[in-house]
Amino acid sequence: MPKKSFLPIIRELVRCYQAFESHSAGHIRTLGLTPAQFDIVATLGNTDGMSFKQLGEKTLITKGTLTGVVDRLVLKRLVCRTASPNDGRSQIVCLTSKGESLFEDIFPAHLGHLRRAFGAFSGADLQQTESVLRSLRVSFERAREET
Amino acid sequence: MPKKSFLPIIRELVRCYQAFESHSAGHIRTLGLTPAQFDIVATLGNTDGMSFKQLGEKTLITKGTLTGVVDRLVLKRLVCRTASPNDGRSQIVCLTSKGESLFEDIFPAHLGHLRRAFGAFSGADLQQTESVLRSLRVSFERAREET
DNA sequence: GACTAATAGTCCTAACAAGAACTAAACTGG
DNA sequence: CCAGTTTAGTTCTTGTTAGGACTATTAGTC
Repeated sequence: MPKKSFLPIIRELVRCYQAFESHSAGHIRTLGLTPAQFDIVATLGNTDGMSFKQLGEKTLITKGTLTGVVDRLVLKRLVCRTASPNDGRSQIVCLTSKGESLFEDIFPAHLGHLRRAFGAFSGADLQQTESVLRSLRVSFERAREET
Repeated sequence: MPKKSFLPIIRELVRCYQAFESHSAGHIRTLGLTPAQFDIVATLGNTDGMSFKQLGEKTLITKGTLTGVVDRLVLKRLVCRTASPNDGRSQIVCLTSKGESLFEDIFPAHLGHLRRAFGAFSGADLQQTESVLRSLRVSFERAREET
């Protein structure tokens, strides 16, 4: 019997991610934000703000994209930019009060929406799923570096 | 002890997918295609062509996007459109001979590139990963439908 | 202290992405 | 046969997305 191929895993990973995105994004759009915008708002929630750099690292949005996403959030008056006191190159992005209250409204609601997908998962299932995903991620990251 | 949260799973899923995309897309770009274009070429390889509808279902690219991606592949003379003999609304997309030979060149190369990430996986690991991903996907799909 | 390298963001391009409105062709009940 | 509905693709809009060139600023080195 030949060794099982890795292709079905990739298939499942892509479909799994797509299914998540579809489940999540559908709800986010009803809240008036795009997924990327929600990501930023959720990351800034309960913080004192952070630089573009940090924001990009947390959300996995690349810098070029981030400029545009933050621009649109500024237009919506949900976040504001301020110059960093320490570093003249850097800017701090933080939620406005309007952004704060939006965060407080929609973040719990979205968590509740997401949670619905995990109804049938036991604690052990959650643990196993997380650890399987982690080792898969680490494998991809290592493979990427080695190239 | 509180029940383990599902949030780390989502975090890992997103990072895992991103890591895969980064590993895969980096290689695909060196081959002169975008990920979406590669997806189409790979799907059409070893087939007699298929409709936009089928292509969309297999690649998870929505119809609106598909028109543009196929357009660019037609410009590159890698695929061609022909009217469906059965259905006047439908078009069949298939690889040109140039597309075929590109497929034969790059598909095995890309598989080899992807395989590198799975060096440390045993057959049982592969099996477990696949099944974990599948149940996670099914959960998201079901949650989406129920909404 | 000048030179050089690294870093933080911005701007640009080409492409993808979802969704909604639209056209044309095919089905369906009466 | 035929109005009404569904389906296949295209088109349009808005918003990412990655990546590379560019600017300003900081950091490291001699």
